[in-house]
Amino acid sequence: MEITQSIKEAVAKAVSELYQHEVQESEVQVTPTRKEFEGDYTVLVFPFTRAAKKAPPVLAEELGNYLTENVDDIAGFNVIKGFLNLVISDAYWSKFLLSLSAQEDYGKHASNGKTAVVEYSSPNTNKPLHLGHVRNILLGWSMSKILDTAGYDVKRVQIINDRGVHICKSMLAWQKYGEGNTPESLGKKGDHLVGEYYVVYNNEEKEQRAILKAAGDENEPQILQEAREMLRKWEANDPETRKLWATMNGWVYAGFNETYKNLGVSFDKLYYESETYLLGKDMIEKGLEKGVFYKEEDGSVWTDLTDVKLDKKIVLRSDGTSVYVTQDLGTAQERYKDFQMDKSIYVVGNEQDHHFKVLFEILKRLGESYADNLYHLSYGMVELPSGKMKSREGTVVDADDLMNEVVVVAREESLERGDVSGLTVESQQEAWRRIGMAALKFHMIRVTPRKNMLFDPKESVDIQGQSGPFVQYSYVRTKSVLAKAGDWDIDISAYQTPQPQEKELLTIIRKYPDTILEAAKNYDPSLIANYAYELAKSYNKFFHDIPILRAETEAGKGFRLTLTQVVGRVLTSALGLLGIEVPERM
RNA sequence: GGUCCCGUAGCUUAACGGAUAGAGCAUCGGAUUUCGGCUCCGAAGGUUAUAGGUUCGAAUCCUAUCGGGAUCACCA
Repeated sequence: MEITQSIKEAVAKAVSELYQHEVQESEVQVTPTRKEFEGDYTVLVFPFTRAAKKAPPVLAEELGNYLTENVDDIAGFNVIKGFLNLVISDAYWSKFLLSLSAQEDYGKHASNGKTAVVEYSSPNTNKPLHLGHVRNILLGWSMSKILDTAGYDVKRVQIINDRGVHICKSMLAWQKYGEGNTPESLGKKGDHLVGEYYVVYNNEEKEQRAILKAAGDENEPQILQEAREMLRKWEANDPETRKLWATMNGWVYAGFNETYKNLGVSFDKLYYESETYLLGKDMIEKGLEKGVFYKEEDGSVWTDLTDVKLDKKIVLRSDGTSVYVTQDLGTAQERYKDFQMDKSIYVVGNEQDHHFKVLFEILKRLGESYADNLYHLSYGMVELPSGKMKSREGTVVDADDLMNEVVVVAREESLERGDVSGLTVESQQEAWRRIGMAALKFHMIRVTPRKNMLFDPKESVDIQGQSGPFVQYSYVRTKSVLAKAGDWDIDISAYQTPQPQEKELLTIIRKYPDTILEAAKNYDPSLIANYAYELAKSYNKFFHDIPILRAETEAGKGFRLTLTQVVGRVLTSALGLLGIEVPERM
């Protein structure tokens, strides 16, 4: 059995037998012993002092004796204050390594029979994707991979905001000033083209507004009235408007798909707001009957959430049309019909914290069965060294530009100091792409989602230190060593002198499955990024300090090669959870 | 104004309520006739915003204060 599990069970049993007090295994805290102390694993005895009625050091001593006698691989112990440091037998490590090497998909948890839906990206179709979307997309994709590896059946979805007056604005500008230009005629990505006309519209509106203001005219700008008129036509199914709308959205989707492909992400189902914006109204009826909502004199429908500090919220306008939450009520229900998921995760920025609190609260009051299984994976804003991104001021970082840039830098660095000799031109380019994307992805995922993050373009392409390429480099090293070793078939059980560096590596590797579960439970991909870095760092030290191919004994060589192989596998897997691919050389 | 989130080294950041707060960048100084130097080792750098409280133990929990951000639309 796996060592920390054995320790936990034994401690629980010991407390029960020695002090007649029942404790759950899960209450026993076992952590790797800190480097400055002797031992491999540490048990915290503080939680049991009350039950045992003993001082921590005495209790630790008694538990230490019990564990040494009753658990096979515990060779000894020492006590420092209330910390019981256990020394694991030398024989344990090669046994453990052997069991690891037998598991090709180490870290992958068996199916738990549950379905999880992850919604992410969910852009508007009037402008290209930018840095903020990149954080969203990377978090969403990584979260979906983590849940998948933790045993869920994962569905990836997004809801595309493809209607509304903002969409009409770029349509209108293209109609007026587009001169029939298309992505093909200009050789431009469709989302960028449409985004440009959105800017054209905004400039025009601003100009008209200034003229009106100067003349003391309080009317709305002409062009805004035209945009509103276009939306009315769209809603009335005017064929010409619908056709233009379909065409321009088509351009945008083609552009988005290219960006998604470059980011290495995909979706199982797309929801379009144009098809869902009328949903949710039936739920209003139900809510009125249940007393969740009430009607004002003007016919508008509200819900009063002041008892949970969420104020009052309108859910149906006086003209009977629905608002944002109403649609989301409907889409939540729609999604449940589609997937009967056990868990639903919305990856959306923290500016919508309030909205999701309201949404979840209403669903709960409506008595929806899935209401308790919804989670808003809220993430902080991405800031630039120059300040905030503002689309109106042109300080946005475009997603496509960013990806290009990062690959260019990777190539430059690689040509300067890397080793891609022996690769075909295509393989070189592929390697550079993987390295550049690794730098970008790792840099964005390593920060705890909840926090605002500073995105420094210079640091995002860093290949040293706490970076994606650093981890990739460790992987490439494992490949290189294994290639040099050729075929080997060595019995490693005779290796009984594990070095501290080897034990440390194995201790870190042992944490991998737990780390995945923790990341899934906390909805936090940054845990995986930090884990991957820790493992890579530890392998680099091992590699530096200890000869592998020139090991003192044959068993030692086999042990270290096996260890190298396992490290390579875990690094590949962990990076995979971040959406990062490993290169063969770099 | 109400509500929510954040505040850790010069900068970017980590730490299930657990030992002397851990890394990276930048700075300074070292290591290679041996498996890939995009590596490794070391130095310096911290009153965890401030003041109280809770307890065996607090960056973490509670209260207040100060900073920063978000949000509180018959927009989405």
